[in-house]
Amino acid sequence: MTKQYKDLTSYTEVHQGVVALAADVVTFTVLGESLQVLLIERGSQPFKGRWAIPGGFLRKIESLEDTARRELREETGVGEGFLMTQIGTWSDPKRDPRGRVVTTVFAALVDSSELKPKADTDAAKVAWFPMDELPQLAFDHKDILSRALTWLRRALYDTRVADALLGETFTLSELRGVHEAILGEPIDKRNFRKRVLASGMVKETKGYRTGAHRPAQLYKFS
Amino acid sequence: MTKQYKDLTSYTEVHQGVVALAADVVTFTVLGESLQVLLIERGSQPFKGRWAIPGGFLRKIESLEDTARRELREETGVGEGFLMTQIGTWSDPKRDPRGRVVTTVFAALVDSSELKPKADTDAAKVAWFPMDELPQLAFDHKDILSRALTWLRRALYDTRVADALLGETFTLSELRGVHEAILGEPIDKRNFRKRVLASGMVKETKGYRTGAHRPAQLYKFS
DNA sequence: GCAAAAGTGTTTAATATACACCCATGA
DNA sequence: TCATGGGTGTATATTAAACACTTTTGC
Repeated sequence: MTKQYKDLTSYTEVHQGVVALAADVVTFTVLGESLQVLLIERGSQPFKGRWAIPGGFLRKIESLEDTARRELREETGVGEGFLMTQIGTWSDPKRDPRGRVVTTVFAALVDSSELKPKADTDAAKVAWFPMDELPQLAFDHKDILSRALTWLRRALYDTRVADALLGETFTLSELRGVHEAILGEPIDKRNFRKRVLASGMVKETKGYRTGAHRPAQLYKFS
Repeated sequence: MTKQYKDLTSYTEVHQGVVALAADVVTFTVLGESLQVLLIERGSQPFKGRWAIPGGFLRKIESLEDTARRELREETGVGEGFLMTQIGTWSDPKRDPRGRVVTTVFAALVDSSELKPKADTDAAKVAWFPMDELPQLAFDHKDILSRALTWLRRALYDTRVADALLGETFTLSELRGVHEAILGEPIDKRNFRKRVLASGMVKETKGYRTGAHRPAQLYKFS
């Protein structure tokens, strides 16, 4: 890995100029029938007034995963029990007009029932947007969101994806709703039930969700 | 992305200490029946005498993709026509004892017939190793290779993977050999042929490969 | 009793797997 | 002529997809 440099001091001589290393967090949740993503409105230039993926800079003694976790907690108040996965690193020298910013992007999945929609602190507005009604985005964040969505759809069949978006127990309709929101298309009720039960990824509980209509049996991930 | 910092200058005040940004390239090729990876022997501490994934540091006006491409060319002499994909970024603060090195890892696939196994320049030994007979590795490179192999196996059904590992034309046995080398298990000859022809990813040419035995028809990617 | 969501099976199509022998060539 | 890799087909199992009506509850 270090053919040209005997140590990191000689590296700094070659590498003039600041490179800032950031972690951005694409936070997804499913609200009703809609896949939503958390964005913040930029209060200053560049891209003032546009919306951006929340993120922050790497600190000296943390990994990028730590940075992302810390950012997510600051933005959403969500502490544990979420799923966080690295999506990729964006490093185009011109992606940030202020200077060199290399960003590693993470996708986080949070259970909407656990959300305390953080008050808009220090002049930064925070809001959820449906993935199919995104506002004007800052930087290359449109591209990043597109890649994050691709990742999410591919990853759907990992048990943990829907697990992270639902509470401890859930009805099969709720689980199907999560899949539909992510894929953006309807799924046959009977085939879905068959598939998900045959896979063994969920097991039934004794509970029922009562509501306006016929009660639905509750399941949990196994 | 920049809630806490008005500009990158204020970032540098917080972010004391050097963070070096590198791109490492896991270069795969298939030689005969074996999946091979390119490694270099470290000539200095730390991990002197162990083998490492080739890589280099990000330069001021290039992207990490550019860095990786440049490194691959320097190590293998391979210029165009290879496949390069980002695998992930490793950022554990303790992963390099010399200081803070964050590495974005790429996987590259090169056609073994195009290789000019670069002479061991400036005291650095370069060698191909079969993935199932790896030497002692430096840093966290064992983990990185493991993840790269996982990526490669998942990505196999993208046409481009085998495309990058073979020449312009190839026999179906050669194509199957690539799949077997990557998956590490035998594949039924007839089923493979059926599947690959039905998928439309290859089409036949008029050429034949003659050798010691019955000539084999040549195919190319479509 | 009616509106609304829960729950339930069968048929058909597509895809994947297992498996063995003859063919064409160079040496 | 023989050793070697090239080339071929069928039967079975598994998986995916299409599709409509009855049940249970709250109001």
